[in-house]
Amino acid sequence: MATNCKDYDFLQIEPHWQSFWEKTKAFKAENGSAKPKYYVLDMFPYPSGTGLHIGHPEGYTATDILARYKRAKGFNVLHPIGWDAFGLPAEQHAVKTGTHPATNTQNNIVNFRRQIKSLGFSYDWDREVDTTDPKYFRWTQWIFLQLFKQGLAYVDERPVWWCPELRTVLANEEIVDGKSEVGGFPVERRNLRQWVLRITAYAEQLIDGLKGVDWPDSTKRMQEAWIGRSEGAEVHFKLEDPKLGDLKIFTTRPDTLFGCTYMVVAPEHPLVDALTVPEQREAVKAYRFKAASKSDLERTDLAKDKSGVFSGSYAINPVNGARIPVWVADYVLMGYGTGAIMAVPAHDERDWEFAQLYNLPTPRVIAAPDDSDKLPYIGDGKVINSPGYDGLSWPEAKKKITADLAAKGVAKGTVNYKLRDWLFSRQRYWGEPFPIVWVTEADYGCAAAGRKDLPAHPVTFAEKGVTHYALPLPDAALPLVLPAVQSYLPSGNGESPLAHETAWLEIWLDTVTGAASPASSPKPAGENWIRARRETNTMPQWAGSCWYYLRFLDPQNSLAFASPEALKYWVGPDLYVGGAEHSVLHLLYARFWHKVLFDLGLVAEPEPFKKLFHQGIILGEDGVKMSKSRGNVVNPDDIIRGYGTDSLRLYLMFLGPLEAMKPWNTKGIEGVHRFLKKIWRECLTEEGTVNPRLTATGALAPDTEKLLHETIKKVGDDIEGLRFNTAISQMMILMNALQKEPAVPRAAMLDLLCLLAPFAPHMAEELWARLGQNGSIMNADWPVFDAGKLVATTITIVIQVNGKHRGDVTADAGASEAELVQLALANPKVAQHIAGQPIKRTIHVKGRLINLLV
RNA sequence: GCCCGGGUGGCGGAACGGUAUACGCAGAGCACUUAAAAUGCUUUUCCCGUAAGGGAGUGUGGGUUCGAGUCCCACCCCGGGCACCA
Repeated sequence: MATNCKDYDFLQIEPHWQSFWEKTKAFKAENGSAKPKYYVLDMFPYPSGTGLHIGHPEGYTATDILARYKRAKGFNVLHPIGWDAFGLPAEQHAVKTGTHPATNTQNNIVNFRRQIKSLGFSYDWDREVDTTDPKYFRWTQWIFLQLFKQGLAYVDERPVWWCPELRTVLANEEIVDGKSEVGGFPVERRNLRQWVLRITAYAEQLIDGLKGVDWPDSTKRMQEAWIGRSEGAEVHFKLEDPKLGDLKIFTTRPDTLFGCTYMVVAPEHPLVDALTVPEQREAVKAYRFKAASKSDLERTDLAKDKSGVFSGSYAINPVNGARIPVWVADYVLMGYGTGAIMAVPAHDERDWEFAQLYNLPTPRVIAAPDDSDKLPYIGDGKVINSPGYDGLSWPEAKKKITADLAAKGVAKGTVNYKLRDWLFSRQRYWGEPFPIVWVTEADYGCAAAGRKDLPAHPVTFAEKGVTHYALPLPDAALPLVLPAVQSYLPSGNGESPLAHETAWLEIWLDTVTGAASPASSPKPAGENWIRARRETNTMPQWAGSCWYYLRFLDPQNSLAFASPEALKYWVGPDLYVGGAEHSVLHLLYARFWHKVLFDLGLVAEPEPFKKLFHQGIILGEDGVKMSKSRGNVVNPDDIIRGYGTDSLRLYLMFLGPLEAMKPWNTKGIEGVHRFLKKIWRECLTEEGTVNPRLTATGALAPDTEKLLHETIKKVGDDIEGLRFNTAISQMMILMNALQKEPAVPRAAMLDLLCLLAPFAPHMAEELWARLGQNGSIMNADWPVFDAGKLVATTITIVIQVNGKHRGDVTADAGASEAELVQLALANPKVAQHIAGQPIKRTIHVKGRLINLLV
């Protein structure tokens, strides 16, 4: 079964075993097996045109080691892979070349699959998924419909980047220095009709759920900050002109209300026009215009320079009746809170800066504990200058003021989130089409009559005085596939290229069967046909990756995204490994979808990813991020050709802690490659026959025997703890010791091969077979260490005098403290440092050291 | 500015509060070889010393402790993320 190469010919060995695994389906995961299950998941890659980056095999090797280790420990392991294949680059390629993005995507997938297979990962290839496959995205569309039916999807005008020159919407990453990446044309914000998902409805659950998961703290904190929960109050300020009604603000510090000397509304605030008095009209108009034309970049550049303009109107402070001016300023954002604030310059840095600039009063209402009078003061303290509340701590005052104002009906305690609803549509071709059509109110009414699964409130959109109703396609119409198009260029009016495909777009729809017929042909016979226009937006790339971990459980299922049995058996990933760049978006979106599915009773657990780990970035040899432009990119194909996959895998893991950011070093791979060659030579002679040093019987020297058992223990522990670098160095230590033995029992070498197998599986298979073992090493049990062998009979004890290392003694493991002290005193160097002084105290750390204090 | 990580030999990095620098790379020397490669052996934190030995040493300064790379306080530097969030 093995090859018969004489020396370590990895170019022959590795493909040999890869095809062996493939033929025997060695890594097939069984749904419903009686064995305990273990599901270890990688973040599936976007198959880019440039091929695999060295960072991919880093994380993938880590999970592969775990998968192989768990199999050896008797688990039924699910270790799958697939392709997150919708996305911008394929679309850009299509625009440039005119070839269908699917063609380009499939080419890239073929290349990625070849590269990943050449790394020998133990994926169950029968479960491969591709988000662009209609059999897959049928369920992406289906899940979207569940959200839609729950009232979690709606349509709204949202600003996007628009390039007038290219007549297209641009993604953030297509804009460089405020210009379009292609052509360098100016871009502007423009409102377009967009699908939005109500992720904010899950804000509280998304924060709560973080408590129970085993994730890096930094990632949890990042998500928490992103959701940005803050408790405060919504306070209504009466405007002086009663016609204008109230100005609502959100504040986290109602305790500072007496310090409020002015108010600010965002330039986009709907009340700005009404608030502006005639004398200020010109100034406000100019200011709004300026603010609107600012790009995000300019805004952040100007972060420190506050600016604003007085509206001319006044509001009344509800706590003391004070008349305070209302300003318009762009340091207040329409997207957070109510788009208006009460300004308390004495206790807020931004308000302070603004008040200094425009000479607004800054009365102090919180005293510093040290009585310092420095302003602005942000810290804790007692409330002052606030009649009725003086002397309270600020949290007490916050509660009391909110309650008092609430009693008057002008405030209520509220919770605010930074999290915004998720903009879920793209004006692109290469994405999942929305399974939605737009119909008239009357047709919606007819279609809805018999259905109980529509949202409580219809999703509508008004355009040129006509209200369109969003009608979901029946399940029978899924998947809704992309039509062929003449051009991948956007329509020019902000819609996707799909807007040109009239025959696909404008249809007669049978609302029961989902059948469609072009609107240009006569209306088909039958009761359920209505006139409809398809949605031209497509879903963002995130959609497919929001639930792929569930599809792996049952990837061929055509009746459900996964069967209840499969969901019950596997539940979800036990370990999820991927880059920290997904700390927020992907991991938050997927959690959101999962929670919706959980609320619908479709999945068993409220959180999708129990345990998460981020692999670090591998830097170029120059210590800088790898990039084409720097020419420091390492191509895995080259390394495999030069050293083999086993060496590459071993080196990636040996480089340093998995989570650390670490530079690549081509010289370094020599080290692990030598280690593998050393094992080869220990097993086989130059003729490729079994090395006579390996004996059928016989024992190792006691120290080496102990080291073997220590190594079995440490490698297992380290794999479980994802500390692969130290596992490898331990195997190197064992190998160095075996090499120095006069002879090595075959059994000991086989144990080492089993330990090595998850790391360097091809070599392990080859040597396992060449040493005469039957079957694949993948079916061998993980070695068991003998705890009794870990205990040393003699130990070396460090002797310290006054905490300084002065020598060491070898003693019987059971030696008492008194015996050890005797031995220590007998040591000439120790005696020299004690110099006859009396010993005041002895500290004995069992098995480690004796510290003598004189 | 805020929030996270980090600062250990020439380099990547080890080190339950208990011998700092495991393992690997790189360097030096030796053996094998006609030679080279490969391989094996020895050696390499710094300072003083021929040596034996002694002293210093984990970014800086303090502290806790019999004992600190590890715990606490302050500071410096590097990396990453977020940023007018009321």
